Amino acid sequence: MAQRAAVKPSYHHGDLERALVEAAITLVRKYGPDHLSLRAVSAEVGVSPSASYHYFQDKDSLVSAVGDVLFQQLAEMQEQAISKVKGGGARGAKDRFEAMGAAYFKWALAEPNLYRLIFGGFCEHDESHIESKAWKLLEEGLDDLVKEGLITKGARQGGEVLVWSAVHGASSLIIEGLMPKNSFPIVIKGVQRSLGMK
Amino acid sequence: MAQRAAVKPSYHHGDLERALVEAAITLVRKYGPDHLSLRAVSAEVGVSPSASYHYFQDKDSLVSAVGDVLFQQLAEMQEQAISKVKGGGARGAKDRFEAMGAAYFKWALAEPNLYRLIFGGFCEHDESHIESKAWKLLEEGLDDLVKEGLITKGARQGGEVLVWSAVHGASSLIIEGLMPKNSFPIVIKGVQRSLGMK
DNA sequence: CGATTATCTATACAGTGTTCAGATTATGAG
DNA sequence: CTCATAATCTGAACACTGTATAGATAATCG
Repeated sequence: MAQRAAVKPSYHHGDLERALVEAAITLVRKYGPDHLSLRAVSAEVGVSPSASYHYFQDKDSLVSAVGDVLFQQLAEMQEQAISKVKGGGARGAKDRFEAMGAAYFKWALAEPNLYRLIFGGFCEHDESHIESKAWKLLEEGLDDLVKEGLITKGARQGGEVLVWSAVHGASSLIIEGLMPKNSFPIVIKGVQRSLGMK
Repeated sequence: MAQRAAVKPSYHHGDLERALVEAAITLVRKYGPDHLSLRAVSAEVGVSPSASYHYFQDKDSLVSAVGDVLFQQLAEMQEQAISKVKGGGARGAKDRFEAMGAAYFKWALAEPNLYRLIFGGFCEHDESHIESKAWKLLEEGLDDLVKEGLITKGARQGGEVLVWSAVHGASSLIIEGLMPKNSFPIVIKGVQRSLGMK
């Protein structure tokens, strides 16, 4: 028979765990977190449905693994957006702060099904929120605003929870069709007023 | 055989549509919006699985009906909380405004699975957000704040989207374990700062 | 009363998560 | 290199799911 070693040489897959997670992501992206089928994931990878049980206790466990990856990806998206902002000083700090929120919102709109998987109760976020990359980015962004004199130390108090709540809430409500898309900049303006910014 | 007319007299149920919705609510409340089974709903009502197809096109259609009911219930919860606030004037307006948000948050924490069903992409909210009861309550609350001189007309601009985003975002993140419970009052304070309240 | 219509049941089919015995292959000790 | 051992994956089976279809039951109205 023809040489097929380059495509799928072996009974053993080699990197099945990662492959399953990636296949699950593409399927969730298409059909939503509900409607995800373990069998479809297995078929996508080209493996038997039972194979996944060597890496994940059950379907929920795979979904949780997917959630961890996506949550990290979202934060990396934000980090990338921040790093693309040019210029320093007060203007830079404000631009980076806005870019962080805009990236979050953009990702949510572009990938509503992945967003729902992360924040819709499908997976358990084991790590404490304080240790998450998203949280640290938020802290750094707010610290920069203080450092550049754009907001006061007092207004910064509890800024993380307000900012994240507003940005996440707006994204979620807009995704579900309960708010018009153009509400987002209004929410951002409101957040900045709350922080006493500029 | 004994008289069972009082319990389940007939082949025909009489009010099956409502019964199905109610049964679905109790099951979603227990096991979450995913893990809802049409067959389990039917069994709960004491009817064949096929029976529901005379009232709902498919499972998603039933879920959407449940979503509509719950969304309405949430707004009624808020309305009830508002009406329980005693006293008028500026103090009353502020108390009602806070009661509205607190009721939303309380319901979300008490019924996370129902909350997820409403806001997690399981059902389609057909009615425009502007026509929803929740939105109207929010408008009235903000109008009252203006009328009582607690916020300015300018600060009121776009207040609905900021308030709802912040309250919903905080509720959602807290439910999913991404924020500590005690963040909620901090978010409310932030919203009031944004509105220039008091 | 009898025919018509609304309502519900029974059965069947394809697809789901999950388990378990066994087949296949990689690994490492001798 | 050889071969036992361990890691990895398959196949078949089970109970369960949503849904379509044909038929049974009962309410309604002429």
